[in-house]
Amino acid sequence: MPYLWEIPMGTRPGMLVPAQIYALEEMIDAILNDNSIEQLIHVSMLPGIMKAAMVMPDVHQGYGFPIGGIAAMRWPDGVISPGGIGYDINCGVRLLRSQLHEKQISAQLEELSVELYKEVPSGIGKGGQLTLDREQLTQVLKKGALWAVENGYGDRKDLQNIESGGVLDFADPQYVSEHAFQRGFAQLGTIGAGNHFVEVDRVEEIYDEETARVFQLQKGQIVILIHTGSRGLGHQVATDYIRIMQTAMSRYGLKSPDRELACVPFDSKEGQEYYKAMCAAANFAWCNREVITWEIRKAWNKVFGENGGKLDLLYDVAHNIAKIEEHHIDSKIQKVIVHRKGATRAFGPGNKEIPAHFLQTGQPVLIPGSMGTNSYVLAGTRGSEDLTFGSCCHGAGRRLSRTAAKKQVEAVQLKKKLQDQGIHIQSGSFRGLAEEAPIAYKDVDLVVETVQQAGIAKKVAKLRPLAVIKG
DNA sequence: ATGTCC
Repeated sequence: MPYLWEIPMGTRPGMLVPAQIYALEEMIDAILNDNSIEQLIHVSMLPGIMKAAMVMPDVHQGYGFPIGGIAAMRWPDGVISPGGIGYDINCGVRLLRSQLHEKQISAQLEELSVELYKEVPSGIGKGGQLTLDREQLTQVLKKGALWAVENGYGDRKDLQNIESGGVLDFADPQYVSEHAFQRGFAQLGTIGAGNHFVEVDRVEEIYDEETARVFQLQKGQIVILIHTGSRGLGHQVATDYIRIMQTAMSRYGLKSPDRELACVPFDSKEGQEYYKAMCAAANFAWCNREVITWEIRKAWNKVFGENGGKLDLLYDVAHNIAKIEEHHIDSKIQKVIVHRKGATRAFGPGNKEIPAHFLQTGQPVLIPGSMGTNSYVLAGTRGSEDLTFGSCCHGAGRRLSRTAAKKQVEAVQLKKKLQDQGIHIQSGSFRGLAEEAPIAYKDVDLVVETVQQAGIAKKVAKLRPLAVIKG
């Protein structure tokens, strides 16, 4: 079955590389239904882009650049574009592995959801359990997840199971605006709203026994999935630098086909300042997911006490970020600025950037489904390094806009329907529920099937939701 | 995604 479609370079004036769409044929109609392929063609025109502009099967329209998009620019003179990273800098996913089986928690599942909802603050604009002062937030921006560990809100063992160790050293808080600081002081340890969640899952199916053994996953086991990012702080960094680049780009002789797709050369003053601020926001997000993990462990211990065992971190991935990486291009190793917007790094066996204990299997790749549908644990492959700059999909991918979803979905009925399927929903907003209804998303099973067939990731386990905590 | 418009 075909899974890769290419729009040749000459199709439109200004294209510097071909545009590639990874999707099974039955997904194509939905993909052509919004503006995402037009946006992909715009990306193929960005100065310094290498090989191809790519989208994953979960692609949908985003701000300037499609969500589910990947673009690698020549280092150091190719462009960096905040639209290619997204407003939620280092939005990402982490998976905590419990030592309990579903039958050991089923009687207390509702109690657990309530405790998780109490312990992990959620909702738009909501503050958290900690309020940082300026010096503390500056340290969070520099140190990422390590700050949580050093201050009693994390576990040192977690650090080796976070992409990039949970910190980007290029971060420099002096390029994060006062406004962004103000939005960040009270938001550490909060999940936010939209599609962000904490989810209790059961391991439903194992596809690859050997990899599952290394990942320490088995059928029936309870795991917890966390999906959130850098909250208002990262959003403000993106807003600030999109505005700066919109006026700066003409000074570098750059013209964009879309005002939303602002960019500047990576090695320019504005490019360097944005990158340092982006790394700081990414560090905030990794610290945020570490503090949320601490909150979840508190709730877990409260409910299960001594019988609860430990919640270990399998892995933490970023899916809205730019990374400086080396890749094989035109049969030589070249340094590139890889933009992943709604795309997950999926490095394969033997890659030196992943933890040693995953060297034989490839890194864990975490793919959340929509609310009430399955999620997946995949493993990265060498195929992704050959084809997609070591990247794959990030989730189900929106099919309907938030507005369209609200028109079609009645939240009270939706909640009841999910309850009937055995899924507890703990949410502060009915409107948010309607926007995140499964009908608003593509079929995650098809998304995962595509990346598996394309050889850019392989299936390890399927997860089924039992309880969802969201804003 | 987001104090969903300074």
